[in-house]
Parts: sequence; C-alpha cells; structure tokens
Amino acid sequence: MKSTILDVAKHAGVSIKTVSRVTNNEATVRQSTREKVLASIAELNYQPNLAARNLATTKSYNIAFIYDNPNAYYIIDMQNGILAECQKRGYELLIHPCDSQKENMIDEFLLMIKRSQIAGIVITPPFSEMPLFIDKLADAQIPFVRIISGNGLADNISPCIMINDQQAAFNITEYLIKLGHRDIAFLSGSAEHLSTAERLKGYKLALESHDIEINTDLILAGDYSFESGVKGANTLIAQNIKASAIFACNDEIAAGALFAARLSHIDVPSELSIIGFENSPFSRQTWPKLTTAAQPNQEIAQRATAILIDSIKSPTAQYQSELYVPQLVERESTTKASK
Amino acid sequence: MKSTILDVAKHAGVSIKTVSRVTNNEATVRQSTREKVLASIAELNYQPNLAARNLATTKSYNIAFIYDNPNAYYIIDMQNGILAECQKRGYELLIHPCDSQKENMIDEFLLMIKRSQIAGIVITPPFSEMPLFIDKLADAQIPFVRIISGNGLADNISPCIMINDQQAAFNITEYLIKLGHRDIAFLSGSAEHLSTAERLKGYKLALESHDIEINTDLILAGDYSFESGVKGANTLIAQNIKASAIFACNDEIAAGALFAARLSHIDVPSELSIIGFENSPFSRQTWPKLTTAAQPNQEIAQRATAILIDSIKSPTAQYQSELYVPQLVERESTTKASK
DNA sequence: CTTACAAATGACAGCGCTGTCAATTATTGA
DNA sequence: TCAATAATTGACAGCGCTGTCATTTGTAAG
Repeated sequence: MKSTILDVAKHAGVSIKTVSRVTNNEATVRQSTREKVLASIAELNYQPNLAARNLATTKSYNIAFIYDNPNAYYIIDMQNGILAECQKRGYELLIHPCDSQKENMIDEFLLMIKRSQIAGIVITPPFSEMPLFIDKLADAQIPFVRIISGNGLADNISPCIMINDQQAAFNITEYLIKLGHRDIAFLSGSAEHLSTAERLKGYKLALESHDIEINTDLILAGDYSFESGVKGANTLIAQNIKASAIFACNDEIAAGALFAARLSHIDVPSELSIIGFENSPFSRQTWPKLTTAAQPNQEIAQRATAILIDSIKSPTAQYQSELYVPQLVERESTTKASK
Repeated sequence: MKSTILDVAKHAGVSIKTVSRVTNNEATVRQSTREKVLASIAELNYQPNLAARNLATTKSYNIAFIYDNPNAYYIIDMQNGILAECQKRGYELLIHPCDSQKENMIDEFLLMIKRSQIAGIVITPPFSEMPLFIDKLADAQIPFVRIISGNGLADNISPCIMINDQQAAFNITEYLIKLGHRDIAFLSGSAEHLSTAERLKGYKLALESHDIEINTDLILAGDYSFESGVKGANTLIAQNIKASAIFACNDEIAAGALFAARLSHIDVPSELSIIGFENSPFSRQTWPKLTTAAQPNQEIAQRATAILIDSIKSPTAQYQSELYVPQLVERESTTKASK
C-alpha cells in the first residue's frame, strides 16, 4: 500500500504541511522536526505523488526533448544526458520526435506544447537553428534551451549551449596541415545544418592561416550520410583530383570515403588520410579506426538540461550560455603526408 | 490562459461530469450533447489536465520503457514505436536506461517502479529474458509486456511479443543452401541473449533438413559487435577453414566479417556470401549492402505497447501473445556458390 | 519574569479531474 | 395516456499535495 503525506504526518506527529516543507526542502523547519519527519518518510517508504504536486502547484515538472532523428547514436547520447539531470532534479522527460520537413510542424508542435504541461524544452539541431521556430517559441513564453553550432555570440533569446564547430574544424585542419598535407578535400554535411557551414569556415581559416590557397575543386557538397562519403570520395578519384587528405564533416561520411578508397585500392592512411567528426561509435567500427573530433554529447545534454532547469526555477533577463570545442581524437586513419 | 473542464462545461451549458464523459469517450452521452461539448472543447482549445486526471483516478498513465543499451538503432526504433502507441492512447512514456550487469539492479529498479506511478512496463532483451527479474516483477503485480526471442510457447506470466528467431534463421540458412552453399559458417552473437541460441538452432535445423552435416569448426563464438565479426572472419581465414558463406548473428558482425574479407582480398559476394540479421541502417551502409533478416522493430514495439495498455485496462487471466518472424531481405552480399 | 518579536507549525481551501449515486428525461408497452 | 423502465445528466465528495494566513512556540531584551 502506498503511503501518503497524511500517513507520514501521523507517524511523525506533525501536520501534513510540515511534511510538505521537509520534502520540498524549505528552510523554516527546525532541525529536530526535520529529522523526525525524514525518519518517518524512510520508514514508510514515502514518495510524494507527483500528480498531486503538479496539480497543487499548477506547475509541471516535465521537460520535453524535441529532435528530428538524423542519427540514432546522437539521440541516445543526448537523451541519456538529459535523463541524468532530470532524475537528479526531480523532473520527468517527455520525448518528442518530430519531422522538421513537415509542413505546419511548427504550429502543431506549439499547440502540443501548450496542451501538455511542459516546464521547458531541450532543443537540438536542426530545430534549434530554425529562427522562425525559435521566435515563435520565445513568443509563447516557454522556457527552452538550445544546443547549436556557433562560436559564442549568444542572442539572449534563451540559454544556449554552443558547439564551436568552427574552432574544432580549424584545429583538425591544422592537425592535417602539420602532418604535411596541403591538398585537403572537404566533404560537406547537409546544407541545412549550421554545423556544416561552421566547419567549412574553420577549414578555410586554417588553410588561409597557413598560406594554403583554397581550391574549390576540393570542396564537395553532400549530406551527413555514408553514401555521401562514398560519392564524394569517388568523385575525387574519378576526376583525378589530387588530395592527400580528406576532412569529412562527420564519421559516417568519413566511413563512406574510407570504403570508396579501399575499393579503389587506395590505402588509408598511407596514401590517403581521412578524418571524421563526432566520435560516434561508428568511428570505432571502421578499419582503420577513424581519427575524429569528439564532442561530449551526453555531458552537453546534461549541462543544457541543468541550465534549463535553473532558468525555469529563477527566470532572469540574462541567460547563461556555454561553449564547447570538440577535441581531436587521434586514431588510425591519418598519418604524415607522403613526400 | 488554459481552459479547464469548468470553462467547457459553462460554454456548452452542461455539467462538468458530462464534459468528462465526452473526453473519456464514455458511451452514455447523447449524440447531440456530445457534439455540443466537442464543439466547445474545440473552440476553447481545451485539453484535460493529466495531473488532475491521474490524481482523481489514482491511476497513472505512464508507461515505462526499460532497456540496456546495446544498439542505438534498436532502441530508437523501439522507442518510436512505443511512443506512437502511447500518444494514440493518451499515455506518457518514461524512459529507463539500466545497466543489466549492475548488482542490485533488479531491486533498485523495483523500488523505483513502486515509487514512481507507473501503469505498466515494456521490457526488451536482455531484461525480458532474465527469469529472476521477470518473476519479481510478476510478484510485484506490475503489468508488463515482454519482447523476447522464442517460438511461441508463452508462459502466461505476462503478455508477450515473440520474435521467432529460430524460424527466421532456418529460412535464412535455407536460402543460402538453395544458393548452393554447403559450408556455411555461423558467427554467434552474445551468449547471454536468447536470440543467439535460437538463431543457432534454426541454422542447425536447416542444415539437418538438407542432410548437411554440422561442422562445429564453422560455428564461432562471439558477441554482437563489429569487432567480433572481424575476429570471426579472420579466424576462418587464418585457420583456412573452408566456407563459402557466413551467417552472421547480426548486421554489425556481418559488417565486420565483410571488412575482414575485403582486407584479405576475398570478394563478397563472388567468393564469399555474407548474410546479416536485423536489417539495421548499418546493413545499408556497407558495401556491398548486406542481405539480412528484417524484424519490424517499430511495429513490434507499437504492438507490444498496445497489448500492454489493453491488459492494463482490462486485466484478464489469459494474456495475449504474438509472434513475429523476421523476413529475408535480399541485397548484394549473397550470391550463388561458385562451383 | 514579562514583553516583543521572530521562528516554526498548523488549519484549511483548492488545484482539475473522476467516481458514486441520485435526479432527471426519454422511451416503451399496455 | 400513463406507468415502468431505460437512457442521460448532474451534484458533490475527494484524490494528495501546496499556498495562504493564522496560530503557537521559542528567544532575546528589558
């Protein structure tokens, strides 16, 4: 039989309000009383009924996570991070996969949010990078946190976690340059994702800062898929474009490029270095394993959630933002340029 | 401003109870009244407050999903399936990743379940195949549904979705045999998963039914990883074991085997056929693409959830169970045995 | 030992909904 | 036409909790 606040109150010999004070960690309870109540709570195995609390406060303790599923690994990581923080803070997680391409998606989502009782939203790309969507959300006065690609210029619409893809791409490219590579191909991800543009910027900046001319033949459009990597690498090979290294916008593209190279009997890394991005499990399931840039997605998601909950609990004009720079992970798919 | 049941009642000129009847789809409401109420609901954009409903019914509309994350693709598929049904039926989904290896995990989970208000649980392997865990859950009187590997012999402890891995493995093996293969290697998945044993059974049965002797040298232990596939294939190659086809217990293993074969300059499929299992996105990201056996995970999860909710709503002694047989998906990694 | 004030505690309404059961209205059959 | 019965509808309590505000208890100062 589940015990209620009344059971605890009787058992401890106090009023239900005092029990409520203890469970909510309010300050104005005498230490001795608090201990008495806590003992009763433990003995009766009491757990506050969330539905009743929600109803009484007319607040909600639900965090929504909205995503458009591009990458199962990414989603799972994010989800686990959010979950961890929610558990810590006594929130529930509601999952909302959505199709970003779908017409009316924005309005449907807004309606759903208004209907559900939702305290705040964690938003990942591409939604977090859709100005129209974000503006509407801001208008609707719903707290949210965005995880986006950027270099630190926050817009103060909401708290934000920024992934400095540009800096990371710069670092990666420089790493290749320092290995002696000068002809570095760039296999782009999806054009709709900001991260693609940011990574390209970083790539260009690195080349420029080492006085290497940017060769547009080496920059190929694509999307974040394995097939795109295969296609990109095959284009380079077929058109006989000289490249001693490939910067792939994510690990799947890199894996595709790797495969294409093997099929053409080009050895990786001795004849061609390939570098990925994301450090997904994928990057460890290729052979050779991929050198890549790692972003700690789970940690990022957890921080984002923490910031969101903070901003829900104490709304302030100025929002917190944080910046992450993905770090190089050296593995086996890159080596010095051959002379 | 959120509207409440009282607003709707006033607007429609009925009692709040009648509004409640309409939102709960109860039968005893006159058609004309129902329409009137529905119109008011639509006009006021009314959505019942779940917290209040939960409190009033002292029931919960939360479904828990418990998993130990082996495979992000699998989890996402399951999750989406469960979500779809939950949305349809007005339930919420709570996610519970767990570590199946962790000591005390069972008791911790049970405690958590008792504390949370949870209407039922969807359980996937390996949890669904742990008798101790299942028994405790049954003792605790919590409704749940299991998704397990099996051939249809239900135990009536709970509703069940069974994946007939044995039959599917039989079919797959027979498919290879009909292509002329007689020396078919079997790369096992994790021993803890029932599915591995079931697939092995199906494999053996198929060989026997075609009067092919079972060669234990061809059956290699492993787990459900890419590395395991690489290792298995390399073992075959190194020990010079004659095999014209490989039955890999899942797509990752198959991908690993594929890679090992390529490295040894063995062409797939002309020199070696490889077949996977699961039809994960993975199987489309190899080259050649993998022939495999598809189980409609999302559909399975949705059905499981439907059955679970049915059993919550009308508890009966006899539980529903369903059987799925994964179907062969022919792609490019298999072909006729060379003479 | 009082008084004045602060700290701690409690009484009670009410969050929005559903269950129970009584009241009302519609329908049927004689 | 009028019971008798069935089909609808409504009044009201109460689910378990928190917010408000009144009350009690403790404490420092006089």
